[in-house]
Amino acid sequence: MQFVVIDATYPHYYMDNVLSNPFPTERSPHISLKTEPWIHRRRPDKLEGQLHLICKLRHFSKTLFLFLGGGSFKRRTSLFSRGLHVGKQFSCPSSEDIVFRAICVNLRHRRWKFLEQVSPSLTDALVSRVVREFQNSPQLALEFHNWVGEKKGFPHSLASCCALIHVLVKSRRFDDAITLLENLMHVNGMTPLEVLDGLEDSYELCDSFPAVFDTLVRACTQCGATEGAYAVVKKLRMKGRFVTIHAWNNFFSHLLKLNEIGRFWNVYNEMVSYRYIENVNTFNLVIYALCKECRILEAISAFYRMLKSGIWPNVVTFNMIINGACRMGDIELALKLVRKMGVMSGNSVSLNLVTYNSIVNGFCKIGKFSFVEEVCNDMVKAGFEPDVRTYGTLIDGHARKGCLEEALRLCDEMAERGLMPNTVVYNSILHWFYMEGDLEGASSVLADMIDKNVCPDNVTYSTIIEGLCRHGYVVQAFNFHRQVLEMNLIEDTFSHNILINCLCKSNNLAGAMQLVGSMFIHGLIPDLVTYGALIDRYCKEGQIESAVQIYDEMARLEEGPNMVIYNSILNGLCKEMSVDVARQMVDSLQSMGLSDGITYNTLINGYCGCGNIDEAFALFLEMRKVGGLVNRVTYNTLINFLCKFGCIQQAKELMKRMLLHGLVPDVITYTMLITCSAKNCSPDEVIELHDYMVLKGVIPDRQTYQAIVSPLLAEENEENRV
DNA sequence: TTAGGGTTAG
Repeated sequence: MQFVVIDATYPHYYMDNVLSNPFPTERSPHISLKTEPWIHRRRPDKLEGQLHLICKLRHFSKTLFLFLGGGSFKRRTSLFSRGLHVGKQFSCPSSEDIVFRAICVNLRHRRWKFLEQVSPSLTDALVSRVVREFQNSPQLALEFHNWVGEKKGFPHSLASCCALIHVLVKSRRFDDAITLLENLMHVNGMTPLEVLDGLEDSYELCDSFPAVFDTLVRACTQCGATEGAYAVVKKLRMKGRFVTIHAWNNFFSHLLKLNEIGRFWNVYNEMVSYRYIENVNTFNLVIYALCKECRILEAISAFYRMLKSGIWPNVVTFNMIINGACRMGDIELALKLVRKMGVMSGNSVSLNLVTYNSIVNGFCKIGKFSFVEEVCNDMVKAGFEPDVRTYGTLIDGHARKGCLEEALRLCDEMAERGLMPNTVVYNSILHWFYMEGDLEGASSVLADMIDKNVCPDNVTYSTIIEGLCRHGYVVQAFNFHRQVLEMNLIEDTFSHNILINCLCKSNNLAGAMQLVGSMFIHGLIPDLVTYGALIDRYCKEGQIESAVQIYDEMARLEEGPNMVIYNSILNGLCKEMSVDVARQMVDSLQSMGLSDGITYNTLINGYCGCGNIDEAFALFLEMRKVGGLVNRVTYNTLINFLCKFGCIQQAKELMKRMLLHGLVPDVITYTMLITCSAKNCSPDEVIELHDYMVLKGVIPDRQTYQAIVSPLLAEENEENRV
């Protein structure tokens, strides 16, 4: 049985407490209502004035004395006691208690004017206590905390912030809690572990939930504190506390966004070793990681493992695999998954806009625009209107194919539909204008972007820098880069990498190394692309030792080499006439499952370079046996070699085999064969070769055609006329 | 938690 226990020394507090909050709170469970009509009638009218007085005097002990000695006190005590049982013991409240209670009463009614008066007496402990008191009114707790910090310039302590974070998390106001946590780390300069200590110190007192630690991990990943997030997880584990699977998922997702896939697998295996139960998000992230690594079949295996674990897939699961397949160019697989989505999910999942956009992107990237149209029609029929992303994909697809006019028409169309082109759309158009060599067009795109208040981003800057370098405006590119760098607008490595590559291409390795230094100065860590460009140049210069030095430096910074770097080194070995060493390297790479089409092509090129045609063709056969490795570059390398040695018949035969394998020769094949046949064959044979290739769908190289074929055709026409 | 744009190798 509960009683209304009124501390006789503070009738005003209990009166107000009961009146404004008739239900007992967790913090004051000993107070409950028994005789409310009586209390209502007995509420003294002048209590607010008395409290006002207390605050004004500030000297609480004296005030307390005066108050206790007040003439009406004894009478009231006797009146109060009539309807009450008295609790077992009373303790004399401290001056802090008085202020605390006064704040609570007035805060509940948002009497900020009163709180202004009490503010000089605020202490860290008091603020934390008030925040905890209002755990069931998180909005008030937050308003009070903000008021303390903003209006009064009272510096928040870690303890009061943590108290509020606990309150916010308990009421599921995660975004507010994250904002506070981010402020602690960014504004107050605290480390995630210091914040963790603060949260742990107040955990029991605030009767908090483990979700508070998950929120800290989320705050860390959200503000880019990757190491901090991991340190929090580790420290909690050491102390026997655990973050939930949600926090792990958040950390995994963060790693994948950073493209740190190697680390993702390490941390994932660590989590599995702790015997966490994975949920659908965890499986989705595993599938996402596999797709990022182009391990689509393993992603599908993970999907079945997920079903076996009794976890049901959702549309995100499918979209990740479908998009992965599309990005790899395996549109057939993507479409198969789309068709089987229903069966594979027990008819619980159907396509959404993301699925359609992925398929549209897949078809755009392989240039199949008739299918793109079909997909878009299906999409609208299914009730999904194209969004900015759909248009962005279509615009980039058409521009990539060389149809900038169509891309610009689509820009107009999307604007007419009320969808404004964003930075991504502008960047794409800008990039393809530069690729087409239309620098004026690129400038007008930039002018339009500024005119329409579309904010440029790091992609815009690197596109401009690359565009300028590509067309020989290297000085302008460097000047522009310097300007944006001085304005602290550069946040990623792209623009530095582009300039480093530009310097490497012009064999200015000293300049490239200087730029690497500039990266460090600006807080940018050189990445695999940076090292790749340097290693490639050193290899091409025959300075294998310097390349190895860079490689070691890269390994020291814990960056594992990728296929680009392996292939650059391989190319360096081939150029150094160390083809045997190169072959050994390929064997080692193969044994580690690390070889791709470019590895083989590089080695074939190496064999051709040293005249070892037998080995080159043996490798070609090996590639065909493995399957999926032979491409246009393989044929072009071999055709180039045959042409150099005047073996035009064999070169033509190889071109025909290329066609038989479904590979259409490109401008390089055309140029090599026409140039070689012009030297070794009759004019009729050259024209015949040209006609044959054009009939087979080869697009002739304009310069070669004008220089060789066109004059021969003119001659032939002349002869016919004679 | 998933979809569009920019950098390195043959």
